[in-house]
Amino acid sequence: MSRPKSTLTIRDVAETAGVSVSTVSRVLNDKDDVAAETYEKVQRVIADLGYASSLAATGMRSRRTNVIGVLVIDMSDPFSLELVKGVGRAIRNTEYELIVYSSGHVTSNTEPGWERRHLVRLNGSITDGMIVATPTTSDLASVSPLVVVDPHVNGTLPAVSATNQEGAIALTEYLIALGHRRIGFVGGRTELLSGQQRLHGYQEALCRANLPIEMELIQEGDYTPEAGSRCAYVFLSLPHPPTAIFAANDQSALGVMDAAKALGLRIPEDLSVVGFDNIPQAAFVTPALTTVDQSIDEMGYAAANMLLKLIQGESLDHQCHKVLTKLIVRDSCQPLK
Amino acid sequence: MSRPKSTLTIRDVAETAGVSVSTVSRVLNDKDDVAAETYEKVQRVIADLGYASSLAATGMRSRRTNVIGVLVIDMSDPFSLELVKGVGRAIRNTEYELIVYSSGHVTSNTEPGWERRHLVRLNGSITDGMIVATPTTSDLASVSPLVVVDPHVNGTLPAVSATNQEGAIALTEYLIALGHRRIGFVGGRTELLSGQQRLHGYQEALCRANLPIEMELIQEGDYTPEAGSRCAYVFLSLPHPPTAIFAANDQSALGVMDAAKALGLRIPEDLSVVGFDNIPQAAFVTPALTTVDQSIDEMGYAAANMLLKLIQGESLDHQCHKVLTKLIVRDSCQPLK
DNA sequence: GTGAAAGCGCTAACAC
DNA sequence: GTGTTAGCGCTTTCAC
Repeated sequence: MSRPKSTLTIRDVAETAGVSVSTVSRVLNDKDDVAAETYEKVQRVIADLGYASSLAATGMRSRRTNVIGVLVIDMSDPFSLELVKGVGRAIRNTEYELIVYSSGHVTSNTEPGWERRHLVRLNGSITDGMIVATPTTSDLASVSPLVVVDPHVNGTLPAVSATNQEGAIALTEYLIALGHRRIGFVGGRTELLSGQQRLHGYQEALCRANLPIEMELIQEGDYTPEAGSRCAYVFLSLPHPPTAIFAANDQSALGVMDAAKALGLRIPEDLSVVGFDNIPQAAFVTPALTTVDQSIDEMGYAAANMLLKLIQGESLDHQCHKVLTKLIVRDSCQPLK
Repeated sequence: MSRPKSTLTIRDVAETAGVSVSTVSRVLNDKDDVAAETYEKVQRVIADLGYASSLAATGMRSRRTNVIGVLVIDMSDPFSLELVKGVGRAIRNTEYELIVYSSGHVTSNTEPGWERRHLVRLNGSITDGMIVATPTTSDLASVSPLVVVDPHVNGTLPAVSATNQEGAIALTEYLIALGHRRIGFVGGRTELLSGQQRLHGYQEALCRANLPIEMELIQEGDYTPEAGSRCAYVFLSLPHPPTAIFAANDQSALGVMDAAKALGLRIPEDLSVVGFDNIPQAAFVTPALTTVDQSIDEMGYAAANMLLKLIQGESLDHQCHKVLTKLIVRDSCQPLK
């Protein structure tokens, strides 16, 4: 149990054990054509020295590292963290290791195609496969398997998404059933399928109820609290303001609630608020918020399981796994008198 | 903008641009001895082809990758996620990239020294430096800089920890001030400094108040809800049960509250509960819980900044950064009559 | 059953 | 200012 002074290589192990590097490599990779005695000896030296193979070297030379990767745009983003949590859960008790990757360099993240460049850096060398969160380009390709979560468009890649439109319909119909006729919609990221589908769901529900779709009640957002606040201010300064607001996700819903309170409105007495995209913690952050729960954690779990299947050469049951949304009614809404 | 068929190498770029691989390498690494014209041409080819250098190859060959790593035991663990969030925040707008690494293979994680082996696989090749969360061995060494968070012991490595003892004293004294004399202590991971210091703080506060330290009121835990429940059951079936319980972290506190409720106790009427180690979300999960807030997120942020300094060859202000705990009083406690 | 040697994609001397 | 070349640590034929 000596501590590694400088980097320990396979060569050090080989010399200490008195064998060749190829023998050590065979032991490392559990090849069966090694004498039991030699195997034991090498294993002992590995343990003694505290050797572990360099992921970089292994990845470069061989096609298999037993590492799967998750590519996210920002590690401090709640969606990313929740997704990672689900992937971590799926990886548990498997032989796989997990790498989550993101870049701090914001300008490179806002330019289209950042995913592809980061992907190339990892996949096929360090990782055996990757999960890409909210890709904004469909131009993704990779030597190793790929699964996308909440993609840009319905592409050909294996994907995981939620029943966004159905959820948005449920949420809107809930408000309509309460008697609301003017419902403000705070949009999500319009470059993502999820953002588009939630808008469509909202519009679809209005259509079904024979209610007009009014442009002044639809604002573009981006899944942030700031967008929620901004849109809420716009809606609430309208000559004829909405009686309810549908936020495209819980982050935006928080912003909506903040803005409403800042304007002296009480929720739900003066304004009903619902939100999509609920992550477990948000249920507590906004305990009063009626939401459609999308279970991002479950999306990560599903994506990881799809990826593991692909890596192991199995075929997928569904090319696109749909995570079901479910309406969670709390006391943030009130029947309209 | 063609899509990469198979893996694109520096060689492909060189051939397409009609230059040598070393020229491409020079462009990639922004060396200044490249003709402006050549530089332009190569950059264009790189963009056209959508080339990005293999992290594995770069890491193996050069000492610098601009990637920092975080090593955690489990990606689905709340502590890890919260820590990652802080690191992500610190990395933002820097040129660094971030890799979070964990292994799903549980047996390898429970055996001592897992950190060292995982560390070796990444550091000095793929990453320029690493942050290790809750290492359970002090036998860590690495060619590249290392920062530990909530370590095993007070070692020589640059570290980030919280004012655990002070926090535990504050929390215990708060209960004592309310008149509580029998306070159950649900311990944390005793192999971590944080677990030991919280216990010491609890004992210290009792000492200062001239209260006896009773072994039947101290149970070992491990920062899980299950441990909290288990300990609570033990305490509450005592002939002379405690009137308050101090849980070593919020996860355990949740377990304590569950157990108490299952036994038909009301909180805080029948039992006062306090907890340490509050993560922001937990404040909402247990809105009724009086806690000491340790801001794990802030620990990650501090650790990342220390690591960046080390990588850039700057010296540290403090070898061990202390994140301050602060008492957050809510309604989970009641004065003892 | 084991060793020697080629080479993965890249960088850093060293030539020119 | 640019090309040639020797490895980084590892896996994998191919000999023996």
